[in-house]
Amino acid sequence: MNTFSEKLREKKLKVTPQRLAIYSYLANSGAHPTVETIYNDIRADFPSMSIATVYKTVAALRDAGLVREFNISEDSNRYDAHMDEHAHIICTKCHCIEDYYGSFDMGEDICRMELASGFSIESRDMNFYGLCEKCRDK
Amino acid sequence: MNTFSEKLREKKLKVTPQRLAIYSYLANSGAHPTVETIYNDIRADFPSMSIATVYKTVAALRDAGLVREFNISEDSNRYDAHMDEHAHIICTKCHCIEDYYGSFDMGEDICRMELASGFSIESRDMNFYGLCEKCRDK
DNA sequence: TCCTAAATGATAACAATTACAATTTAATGA
DNA sequence: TCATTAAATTGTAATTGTTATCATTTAGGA
Repeated sequence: MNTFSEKLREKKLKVTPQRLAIYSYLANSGAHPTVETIYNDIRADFPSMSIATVYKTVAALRDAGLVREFNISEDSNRYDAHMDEHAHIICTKCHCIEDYYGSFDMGEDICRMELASGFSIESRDMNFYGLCEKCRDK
Repeated sequence: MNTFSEKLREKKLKVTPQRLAIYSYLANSGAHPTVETIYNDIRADFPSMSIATVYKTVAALRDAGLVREFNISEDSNRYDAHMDEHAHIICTKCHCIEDYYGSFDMGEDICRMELASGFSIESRDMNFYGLCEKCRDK
């Protein structure tokens, strides 16, 4: 129940070289790449792969809960295989994205929000915007 | 410096009937509409308006800081003229969006994050996902 | 090894958005 | 008030990101 292949089987998804390559690429990347980027970077090792496969794979993995899909008001979606809850910090100048795994002390606030809204909250996306160190120094 | 027209002038944007209509529609809507929806709803009162104008207007207003653009992993962007900081609560079943204006007690957490990341945080997007009251009752 | 459903690859179709060029209009100042 | 000019609007074409289609290939089980 631990390896990626096992997780695929658990979800009744076949284990294919393409899926392994895409997931491995995502898992080793901290860059939150787009489909285009994934495709270009994997092409070298995998010249036969179609970009359609990349689209279908990230969608399948997203539906299986193995990757996270998000969009920061850009043209295309970004993907992230790091599923522990974490926030994204996005530079408004160079558009780099940094992960932040620290916790936020907002349990009570969420209770209040659930009470006020009638929703039962299951997950959240937290995106922070500002200038990264490099851009600020310029 | 208070009315929408004054804000436009301040940003060196011309005051046009189309801009007034689109902003007024957004300001009076709690629905976080897409360009398509804005266009369709305004068409009745404004048959000559082009959808290209709606696209350009929301982009101009977004750049001027008068509306907020966001995307919740759907096909098209959504727009919101309510600029006070607030969170969005999104139903994972019916995809309705509710605003939450309550505050979150995370000042210290953000300081810690700025320290750890080197970013200077200026704004944030908080999206919560769950089931709305209606969908949960079914 | 064979069988079958699922996955892949190539490409066409589609939908959201942007670019373009001609026309109209808001704002400025004489 | 009118003329001027830069900006905005329109309608449409082009572009881009994504999905659908379908023929071919392949993974996984019998």
